Amino acid sequence: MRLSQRCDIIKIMRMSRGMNNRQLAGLLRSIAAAYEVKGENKFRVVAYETAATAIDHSLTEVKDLWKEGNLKEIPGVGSSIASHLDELFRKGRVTYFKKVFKDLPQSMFEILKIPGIGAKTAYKLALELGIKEPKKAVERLKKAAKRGEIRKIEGFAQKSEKEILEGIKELKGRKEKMNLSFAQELAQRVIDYLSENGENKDIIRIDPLGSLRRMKATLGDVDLAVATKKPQKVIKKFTSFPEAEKVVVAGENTARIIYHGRQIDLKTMSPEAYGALLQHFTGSKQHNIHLRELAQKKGLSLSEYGVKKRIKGGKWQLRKYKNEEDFYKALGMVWIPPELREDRGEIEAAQKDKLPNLIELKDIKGDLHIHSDFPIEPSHDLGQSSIKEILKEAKTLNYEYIGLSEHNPSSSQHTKKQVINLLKRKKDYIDKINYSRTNKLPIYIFNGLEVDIKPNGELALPEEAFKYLDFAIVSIHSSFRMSLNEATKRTLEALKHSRAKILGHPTGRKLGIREGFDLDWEKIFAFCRKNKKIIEINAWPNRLDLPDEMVKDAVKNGVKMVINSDSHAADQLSHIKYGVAVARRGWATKNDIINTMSYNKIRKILKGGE
DNA sequence: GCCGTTTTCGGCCCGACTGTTTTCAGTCG
Repeated sequence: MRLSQRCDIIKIMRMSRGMNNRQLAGLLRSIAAAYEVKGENKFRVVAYETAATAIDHSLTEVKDLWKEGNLKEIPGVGSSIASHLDELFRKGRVTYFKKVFKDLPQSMFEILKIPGIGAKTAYKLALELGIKEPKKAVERLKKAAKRGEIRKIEGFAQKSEKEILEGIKELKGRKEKMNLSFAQELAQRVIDYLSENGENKDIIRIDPLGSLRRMKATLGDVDLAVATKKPQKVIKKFTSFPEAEKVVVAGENTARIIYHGRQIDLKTMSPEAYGALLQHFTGSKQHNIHLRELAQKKGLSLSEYGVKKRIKGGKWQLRKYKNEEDFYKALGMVWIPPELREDRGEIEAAQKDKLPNLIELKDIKGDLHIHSDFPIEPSHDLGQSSIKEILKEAKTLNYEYIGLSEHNPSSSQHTKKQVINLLKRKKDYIDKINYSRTNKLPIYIFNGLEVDIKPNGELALPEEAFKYLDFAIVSIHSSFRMSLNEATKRTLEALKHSRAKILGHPTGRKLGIREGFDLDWEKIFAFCRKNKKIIEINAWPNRLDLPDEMVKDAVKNGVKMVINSDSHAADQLSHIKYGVAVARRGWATKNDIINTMSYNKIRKILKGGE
């Protein structure tokens, strides 16, 4: 991910005034690479990389921070980098950066994108092969490798050529990140194979690691940990996975294979030290760096093996940890749930034992965004399962209630009267089920609807039709390209309707397909809190919308949310777990999420204002 | 170049793996 963000520097400098965070981060990483080649102080190199990462992770556009004079709020951006960025935004160029890039072939930054090639190698290759044109750099390198020209360069040999060719292939076939649900599926298959469904005696424990364990919405690769006394046997079994396309590396305790075109890493550790391994490779990187810095101040050193303490004679003594709880305790803090480990304040909170009591899947008492197959003739996709099938599934999830929220009947193909009749029919049908239910059938059905927000902020449903609903989820499904002000106005206008209780998939993002649209979230959140509107956390695996960092903002702003599956078939109700993961990553507790409430309480919220 | 409940100077996270080397540099996570 890191490398692919590096763009053509000249182009970037030209468009700098409109640069987004990704491009800025790429520019700073290129500076770091240039410094590395020039043998600059390595801490200066690291400083630029740190600043780049911080910008990548920044929730606010750096350009906006600049406008407000708050560039230094970004951790890792000090007075020097801040002044360079200031010049960049003002003049569209940085004299000092130009000087840094001087004498370096532009092409090296293209070659740098190839996995396995770092700054020094890229520079050496560009120079020795006389590659100047950035656009043709990778192609020319490929040809040189094929012709055996690279092995002639000092420090390179036949294997280097092979590695470069493989790297180029990987660069070209580089896939978009995968969704959490897909990654979980891949991981589960490997886990089932390795553990022989729990029968493999060599495996004492097996866990996901990395962003999978942290439940990030999208992931680049899958990491797994195994506690074992026989690492070689486990590694052997792993690298013999029959469905693997390739074994990339196989060491004594770790290995990497390619499966479904995805990198799967395995790390093994003895059970006595498993806690440290789990902690170390769960990350995130930023979280770990922060922890190690803290440890260092206490004279400790952290690694995947445990905590090292300096003893007499300058020697180190290693202390191992079976579990993560003891590891964190040794650092003077309580255990931190993996979903929080992003260095967003969780370490400080853990030191004070002030971590939020995160919502759990078992807290969910219902799902308010389910599309049934009731023939409501919607403007877009109708659900595939009957209400009966949905109720059955809801029961296995121990729900107290569900909300049937199909799309509104299409307004272009129906008269007002027809729309009203359709809603009447649905209400009658639901009333009948609710009315006929005995005390033994405890799931109550709310009669909802997902209503389109038109570009002007009106709702795509005749006013008279609303009285047949318990509540409406209002969502944007069209005209995604609007200015921030227009889109904000549009959304607020829609939320003003007394029956509009929930803002559905608020940013409209589709992972790997389109970015969410920009709204003035401060305004939206303030409106929602004041008017008791609910923001949805849509658990559909390629939406996961609100995004977790915005959930954190919503929590901070006292805005209530609801976690919904947006199911279009009964077996999708279980997707709710991904929404819970998003909520947890956003520091949400049970109190922040309304569908943790009992039926009687949520009823007042949904049907309030009648 | 950044940063500060032992610091405004003097530190700066840790280790595996690989290839090309005879002890290490580069890359990666």
